[in-house]
Amino acid sequence: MSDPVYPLKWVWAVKNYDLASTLSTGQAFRWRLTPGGWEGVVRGSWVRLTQPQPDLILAETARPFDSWTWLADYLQVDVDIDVVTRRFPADKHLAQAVETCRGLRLLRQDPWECLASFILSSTKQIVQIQQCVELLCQRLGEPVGVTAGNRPMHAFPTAQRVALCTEHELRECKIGFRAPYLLGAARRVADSSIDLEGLRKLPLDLACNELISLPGVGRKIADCVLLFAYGFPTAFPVDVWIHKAIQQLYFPKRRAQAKRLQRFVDTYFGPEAGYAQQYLFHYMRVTAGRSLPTVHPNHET
DNA sequence: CTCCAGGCGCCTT
DNA sequence: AAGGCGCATGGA
Repeated sequence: MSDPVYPLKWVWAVKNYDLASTLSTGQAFRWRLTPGGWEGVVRGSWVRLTQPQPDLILAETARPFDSWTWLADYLQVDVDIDVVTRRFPADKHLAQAVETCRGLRLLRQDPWECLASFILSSTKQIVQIQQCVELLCQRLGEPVGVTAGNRPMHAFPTAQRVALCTEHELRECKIGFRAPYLLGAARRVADSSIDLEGLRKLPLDLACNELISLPGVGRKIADCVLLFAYGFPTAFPVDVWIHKAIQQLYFPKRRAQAKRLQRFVDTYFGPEAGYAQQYLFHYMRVTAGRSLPTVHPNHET
């Protein structure tokens, strides 16, 4: 047998990249830690990622690729995180967050998968979101090739596929009252009444308004998609954790009204506000002591 | 057993 | 404009 023409493995040299925290902090929901590494599906392809040493990220796929830019883009391996964090406002809270969460990155996800996942996220814990997303993929996603001995996996279902479902079918994925929201959003995407690719060319506020026009999408979920999928650098999702962080760290004396708090985050954090948000979010969660990823056995769920 | 979770939509003031 | 409430489901 001869070697494949194109490689099944690829490696990047990285600096200040913490793969584990990046994949497990609730920006993407399909990564699972197995004894062999982090397994997930990116752009319809199965991937296993490991970080054998701090300055290397190793990728393994089930089929060969002649170009790996799709994965380099997803992982944002070319971002110099020190340049990013140096543009944060110089305050002790952010400095502490950067110190505590060194190597945390933002991914660059598929817009539909990101949008649909965060529509499912409201009043759910991250573990539950992961379970619902996985169920959705198993029931509606196309099977993807995996390497021998690994459990079968499915792509994230397309908007077109979700749009064909009944609300009842979606509720069987345990998404509860979010089912009509997901279905409505999928139909808007499937019938082209919203153009997710077209949002890349819009200014932030217009893209935000487009997303908010979808059912089940408010300011917070829109900002998540703008940051995690489109890479708008100043999108700043304000969820309960961030709200608590801003309140405690920046308004310790008095209770900040929602309007004032929104104005603060829109002006204070500067050109890399999105990264600042991610550092504060993760910092709050690790100091509150919850989100430690656990090894998942490499067979039945 | 209760409580609450990376919110949103709708209904009151 | 701003605040309260219900919504499914299942961890903690």
